[in-house]
Amino acid sequence: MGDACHHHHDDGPPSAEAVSVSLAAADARLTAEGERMTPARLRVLELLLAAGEPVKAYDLIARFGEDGQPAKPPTVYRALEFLERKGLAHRIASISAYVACTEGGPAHAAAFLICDCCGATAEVTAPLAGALDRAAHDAGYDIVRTTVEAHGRCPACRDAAEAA
Amino acid sequence: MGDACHHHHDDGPPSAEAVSVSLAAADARLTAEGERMTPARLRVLELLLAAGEPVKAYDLIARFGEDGQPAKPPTVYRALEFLERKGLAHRIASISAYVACTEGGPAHAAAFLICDCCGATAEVTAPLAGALDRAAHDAGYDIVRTTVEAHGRCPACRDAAEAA
DNA sequence: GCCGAACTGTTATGAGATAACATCACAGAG
DNA sequence: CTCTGTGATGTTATCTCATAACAGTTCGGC
Ligand SMILES: [Zn+2]
Ligand SMILES: [Zn+2]
Ligand SMILES: [Zn+2]
Ligand SMILES: [Zn+2]
Repeated sequence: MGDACHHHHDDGPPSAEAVSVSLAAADARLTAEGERMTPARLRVLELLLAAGEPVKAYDLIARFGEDGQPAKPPTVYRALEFLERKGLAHRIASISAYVACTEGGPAHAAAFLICDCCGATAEVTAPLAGALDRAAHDAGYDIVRTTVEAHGRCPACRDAAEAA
Repeated sequence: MGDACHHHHDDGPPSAEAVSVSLAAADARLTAEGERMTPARLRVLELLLAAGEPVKAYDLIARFGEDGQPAKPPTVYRALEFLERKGLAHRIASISAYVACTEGGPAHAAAFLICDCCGATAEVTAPLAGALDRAAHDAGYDIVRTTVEAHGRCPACRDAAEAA
């Protein structure tokens, strides 16, 4: 996923158990809300959780079938739309990728720190909601949703670059 | 460009003279800096300035030739890359569109307020660099560039909605 | 004039996303 | 229990967005 250096000093993708737990929790929560957590939706969420980092839609499509059979694009895009609507996943527009939400809870404003070197991302809770809302109010805009994505280098890649 | 209502209560695209003036200023500035403001780059900037709102790349491609002849995609994408690098234009990732910079000056962090109804956008000068940089620093990230895009309704569309 | 770097032209293709329509599952009404 | 409407899926095709690759050109510096 990186372009300059391609370290994969992952904090490690989550363990299978951790994925199961998150998946079950999401399933329980949304089912309780009267939503239908269908197999396709669960599968896409499972793939996102297991990746632990942003994933391209067509990678999800390729990995969808347990047996290696790809899904049809609309299957995955529909699931992503649902997950995003429910706050379980986010689209990262600047890299056209999708990531499981690490904050849980219902739909919310999110901001991302993205390493251009290794692809690692960190979701941070809207650090600029205040400033942005103020700017929007001054301009007379009503804001519904925000895209906040900061690109740069994660700590590991920064250290690796300094060492060189 | 809107999807719900498609008002085009433009603040009016800039007058031809205003476009010429901006274009000449950009030309003079970059030429003074030793950059090559070639016909293709000037033409794309002219189209962006004349639009006065975000434009899709393939719309630029279609409008490129004075006589209605479209350009080849790389021609326009290369010009856009140059203009963005020089701070004369911005890519708005959440809508895959490009817009002339309204702040002038060299490359800079920008933030946008985007009306989902009519497509109007306002570029606001990052009052957010502070908050975001702080969050990034806390997480150990070095930030190089940011994407900040707020979606909602412009004043005109909000008023129109309230009247209904 | 020669050279290298930057820019352009052109062809082709890769990557991302959605339209359209038929079909299916399911909960609530009658 | 069956009808019925809404939401979810399956499937095909297509559309939009963006770039790879390579040949040819321009232009300033030597
Ligand atoms: Zn989140
Ligand atoms: Zn990194
Ligand atoms: Zn700007
Ligand atoms: Zn509007």
